[in-house]
Amino acid sequence: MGRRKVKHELISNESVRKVTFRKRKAGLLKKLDELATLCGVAACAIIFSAYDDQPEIWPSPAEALFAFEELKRSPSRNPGKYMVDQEAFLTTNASKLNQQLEKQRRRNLGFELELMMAGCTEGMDLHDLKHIKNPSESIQFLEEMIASVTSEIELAENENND
Amino acid sequence: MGRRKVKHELISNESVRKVTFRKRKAGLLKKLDELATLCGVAACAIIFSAYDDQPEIWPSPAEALFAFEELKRSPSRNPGKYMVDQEAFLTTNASKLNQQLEKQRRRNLGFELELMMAGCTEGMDLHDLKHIKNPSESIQFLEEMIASVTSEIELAENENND
DNA sequence: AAAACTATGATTAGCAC
DNA sequence: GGTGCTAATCATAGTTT
Repeated sequence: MGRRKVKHELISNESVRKVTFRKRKAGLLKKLDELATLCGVAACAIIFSAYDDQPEIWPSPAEALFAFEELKRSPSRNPGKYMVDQEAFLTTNASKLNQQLEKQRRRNLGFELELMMAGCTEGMDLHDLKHIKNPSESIQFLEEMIASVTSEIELAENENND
Repeated sequence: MGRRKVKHELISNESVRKVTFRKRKAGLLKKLDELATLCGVAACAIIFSAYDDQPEIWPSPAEALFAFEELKRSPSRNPGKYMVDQEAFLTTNASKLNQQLEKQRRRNLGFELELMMAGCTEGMDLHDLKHIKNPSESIQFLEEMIASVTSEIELAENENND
């Protein structure tokens, strides 16, 4: 999409590759934001690279959760604006989605493995599953996050009722 | 990128929104594929919508894992071609990434919650954490997947050595 | 080596079927 | 409802600062 057509293969020149990465990453995240906003869907992307010292995660887990709660509650906050539309979107296929929960959780577990592989490029044995068998510490973090998000939601609701 | 400029907000017309979603989702996944290939990075996207009965996950967890192993091994399979480049990429920041593993696992756990929220839009209580506290079934699936991927890798190596 | 520019290829909004 | 088209906008490869 520039002065020339580019072959679908690793860019050999390192500095060109780095510049291309920054440009395209920004473009991709913009597109993802547009897709989520225009179409009212939840979307997430994670990009690992040696160029960034942190993996790029969009949006952050906490933001994603809060945004999702926002979307679920938005009809009552913006009366008249897309109300029917939003409610129709949210109730469609709800039971079907419930049935798919287990399938999704399996995929996610596979995804967790992918995360770990990316994080442990050199040092990790493919057969070593000790890390994912003991998620108890993370549960505490999760509960804290939920408490934080919940209080934010309650705060917003109280403001609305005043 | 069309006949008109579009406002950054939910598309109110449902059929237009659906068409836009399909078009843009395809475009986004293509971009993600290009970013991963051109820049040699691991990237992943997940998109939830009522339009697809399954969440769109790119690439699949198994493919992602295998692709990562491929990348790690590619220097010896493609002698001379980007060898130094690839190895430099893979060894850079390896220890830093290792230190970040726990942080990544926390983020991922948050992400798992997001998955569940998306799957249980209507029925799930925000405080109900029973599901994520019992991941034992998924572990079995994970081990099966790893065994499958490992055998594929070994097969490929044996073919190389013959 | 990062930021700005710009020519050009890629994406897609609205329409036609 | 989907698929295909094409005008119009967008993203970005190569270039310049």
